[in-house]
This record gives sequence, structure tokens and C-alpha cells, in this order.
Amino acid sequence: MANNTDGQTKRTSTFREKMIFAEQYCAKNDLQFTPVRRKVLELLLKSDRALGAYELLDLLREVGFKPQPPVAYRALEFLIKYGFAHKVEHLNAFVACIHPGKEHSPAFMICRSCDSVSEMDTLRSDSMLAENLISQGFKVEEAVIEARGLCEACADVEVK
Amino acid sequence: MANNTDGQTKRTSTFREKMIFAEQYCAKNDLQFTPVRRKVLELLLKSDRALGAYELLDLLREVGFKPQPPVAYRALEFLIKYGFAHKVEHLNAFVACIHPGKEHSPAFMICRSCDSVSEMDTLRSDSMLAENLISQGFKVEEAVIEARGLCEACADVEVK
DNA sequence: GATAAGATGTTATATCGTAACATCCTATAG
DNA sequence: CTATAGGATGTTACGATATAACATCTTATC
Ligand SMILES: [Zn+2]
Ligand SMILES: [Zn+2]
Ligand SMILES: [Zn+2]
Ligand SMILES: [Zn+2]
Repeated sequence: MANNTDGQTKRTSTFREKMIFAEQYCAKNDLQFTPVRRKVLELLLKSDRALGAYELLDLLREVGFKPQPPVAYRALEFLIKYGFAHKVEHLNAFVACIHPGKEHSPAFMICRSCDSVSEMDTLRSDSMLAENLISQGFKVEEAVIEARGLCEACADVEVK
Repeated sequence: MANNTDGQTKRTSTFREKMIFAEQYCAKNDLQFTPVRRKVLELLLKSDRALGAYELLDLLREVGFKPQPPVAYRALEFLIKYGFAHKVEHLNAFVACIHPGKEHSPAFMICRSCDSVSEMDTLRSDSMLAENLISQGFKVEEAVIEARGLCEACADVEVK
């Protein structure tokens, strides 16, 4: 989680930074960062797994909302549209973006053992892929890359 | 479709080759290439779009089968397991593989205008991606790449 | 306080996918 | 020629994911 001495602090800090960024981005662009939208983003940021829409609905109910499915889907639609979250197609589930505000197509690493989902740090995959496909006559506008396998921690455990 | 003088012939030929390959592969490996499985593969091969499971069910009914959903899903499961077809996650739909028998993770180009789905010719994307992610400590076992954009034909039309 | 735009509440339903169990079909063994 | 076992299919019933459509509320602006 962190390469400083206190994982929790590091994580909380990152979480706060992301929430503040979303706050400011919305203010700047006349977008309403409403309670449901804020809470859904919070829940996604706090999870290291991708969360399904109905899972989010349950979590929202636990904190006092009484939402029907469209509420979750609309919040997710907003977060995805403005780059705060992504959908992981292979899981029909959703994650917070690790670098919101930067134009990019996401690439995910999904661990089959612990179900963790992490977004690639680099944005290189975009250009790699685009160049490759353009040579085949296809004009890429958006791409989804989802790799399944073992995360570092789970690979270490499986050393047998 | 073809760079010979008769697109239909070329396509039919490819279609036949793929069916014969499946036939022989199943015979060699003690797999049953049953009527439903054969028909589903035929339908996928003849389509340039990805087909949903319920769409396949309708098509099967048109040719005399009377299948319930599990029938289609089981045929697809078989075809995917042995490399004759892939699922396009972004569409919740299925396509025939263009190079069955070769171990690979598929990469798709999905046209937003005509809905055509084509699989990448090369298998390079596999190694590209794996190398990239391994450097981040993730061991890729399988990957899904789905690019959305414009196919060559539709890009030409949109020249405005 | 009227108006309009956007957000949310609510119902109902569409779409995608699977668990579970019955039945059939085809080997190969006794 | 049964028996029995495995794989394939038929069938019912449901679970999980997602959206259409319309009512209501909130907020900002005029
Ligand atoms: Zn991202
Ligand atoms: Zn893991
Ligand atoms: Zn393929
Ligand atoms: Zn096209």
C-alpha cells in the first residue's frame, strides 16, 4: 500500500486528495458534486476491489440513503463521464480512477486470487495500442485493457 | 472482406476451413462437436457483429432447435473453452475466433458506427502487455483488449 | 415567486446469466 | 444383451445486471 512508514496515513492522504480534487474539479466546471455522487466515489476509493452497482446500493443503504438501482447507476454514470471512475467490464463492477483529470483509457490488473483490481500507473498502453491498431486501419477512440492473473502479493504466496 | 475477385467465395472458403478445423480438432481430442455447438459456431462465423446469447437462441429457433438459455450458454462455454470463440465483454456478446488452435488472448476492434467486431490479426499484443505489466509486479495469465472507434470503412465515410 | 435545468425518487421491466435437476444418448464392462 | 457411467441436452425457475419512463424535488436565475 505504501512505501512510507504508515500505510494508513498514506492511504488516507491519497483518499483525501482525490476527494478534494473531485470537489474542486466539479466546482470549476459547474458540476454538482451531490451527496450520492460523493458517497459513491468515497466507497469506490476506499475499496481495493471493484464494486458492483447492487453492492454499492447496499453500502449506500448502510449509511442512510434509500436508493433504488437507477440512483447508483446515475451516480456511476456521472463519475465515469467526468473521469473519476471506470467500469471493469469483465466484472460488471466499478472502480475509482487513480489519476482523474488526465485523459486516458484505463488498463486494469485483476487478481484471480484476492480479487484486487489495480489500474496501471502508466498511460503508455494507450499509445502502444493505438499505433498497433491504426496499422490495421482501425481508428481507436477508446480502449479497455483488462489483464487477469496474479498480483504481486498473491504470486509470492503461491511459490510452492 | 477479400483481396481476390470474389468476396463471397473467399469468405465461404474461410468459413469452411474453420468448420473443418473445428471438426478435426474435436475428433482428435475426443470432443463432441454436436449439432448445437456446430450451429452456434456457424452462426458466429457468418456474422460480422458479435451476437448476444439470446440473439443466438432466436437464430437457433429459426432453424428448428427449441433451446432454452442454458443451451446457448453451454454451447458458448464449450466453444470458448476450446478456443473457437471469444466473449466481447464490453458488448456481452460473442464472436468466432479468427485463429482457433493458437493459444492467445484476444484483442478486438469494435466499430461504434457499424457495430462490426474484428479480432486483431497479430498476437503481438499479448507479449507487449505482459511485459509491461510484469514490470509492475503483476503476472498476466490472460488479457482482454477491446478497442472502440471507427473501422476503416466507416472512417472513410466520415471524411466530411 | 415563476421558470427552467438538473438531480433524485419510484415503479416496472428489460436483458444477461446460472443453479438444479430430469432425461437422453452412447460407450464400454460385465 | 443388460448395466452402468459420463457427457450432452431439455426444462424450470430464478438470480444478477441494467434501463425506460415518469413523478417529484432542489437550486439558480430572472
Ligand atoms: Zn483511470
Ligand atoms: Zn492478489
Ligand atoms: Zn481468437
Ligand atoms: Zn464500421
